Amino acid sequence: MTGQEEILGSCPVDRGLMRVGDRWSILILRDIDRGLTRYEQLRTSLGIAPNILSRRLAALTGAGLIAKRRYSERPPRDEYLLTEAGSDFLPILAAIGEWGRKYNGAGALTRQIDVETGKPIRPMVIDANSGAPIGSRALRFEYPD
Amino acid sequence: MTGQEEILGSCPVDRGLMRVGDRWSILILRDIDRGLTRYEQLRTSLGIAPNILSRRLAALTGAGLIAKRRYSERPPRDEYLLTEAGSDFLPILAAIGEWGRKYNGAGALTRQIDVETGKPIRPMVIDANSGAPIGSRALRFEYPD
DNA sequence: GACAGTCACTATCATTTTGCAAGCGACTCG
DNA sequence: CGAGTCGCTTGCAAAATGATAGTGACTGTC
Repeated sequence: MTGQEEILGSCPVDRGLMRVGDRWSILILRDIDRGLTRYEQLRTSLGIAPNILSRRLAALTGAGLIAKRRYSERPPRDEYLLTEAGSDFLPILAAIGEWGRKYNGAGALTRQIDVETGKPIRPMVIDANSGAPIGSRALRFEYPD
Repeated sequence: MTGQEEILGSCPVDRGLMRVGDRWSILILRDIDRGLTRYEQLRTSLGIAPNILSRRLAALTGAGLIAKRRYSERPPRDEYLLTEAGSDFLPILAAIGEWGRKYNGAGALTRQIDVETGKPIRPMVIDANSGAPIGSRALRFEYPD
């Protein structure tokens, strides 16, 4: 996956996965969100090979999820920050994490705490129209054409 | 990714991705949800090579997201159905789809319609504790140890 | 009962992607 | 000047993926 061209189907899930459909990309987004924005931080945190990290960062940049920003001119140093599209993906990470906790949650796990209430969050996907959790009501697929 | 052993970290996102962290797996779940439960249906719908499909199905089965069920003894025919863990992953698919629609949504796309209201769903991740959308409030990471 | 056809695969092999290890350029600090 | 850090690139081996062909268990049809 170069993060570039691909034949576009009519499935929005596919469209989403085109841009973040691999494991490293998602873990990179997670780490950037945790504040690990620099190359070396990402590399050591993820234990990823440098060439792979470079490629993933380039792909994510090309896909518009992250952007490179120079935070120091001398010495020249860059960091990677989430774009709006990248930030918008974070709730999905939270949902994946919740699922991982439920089905593979042995041992102590990292949590995200709501700063205001001090309580751990419990991410859940709902339909903004009905307010009902996705999965609780019957759905039907509607195809274009 | 064999879907089998891997060193467990403390990150629930990682735990989740261990089991579904590749593109085909996710698209397979989507298709099974759409009712394409049989090998040939999946193969033609996805345009995936048969060996790859077999491997993915085995991995998803091993990871407990789908289960093989014989729906005909003679001729011997199997289908793949979502387990509870697999069904529980579907809301995440919906969220990914919504993101894909927003950021890569050119052209006509498939939608999911709430059968009861007849309106397209708008998936959104909220914190079940506060009711607030994830992303709208400050969060802090809490690490074990 | 021989023969084409479907379904659900497996086997083989080329291509692609991933990953390890080493190195490199631009600097800073001592 | 020399060692050290950061942010990479290059070269090569290993692993995963994908195209193609083939196989076994049937069914349904002359």
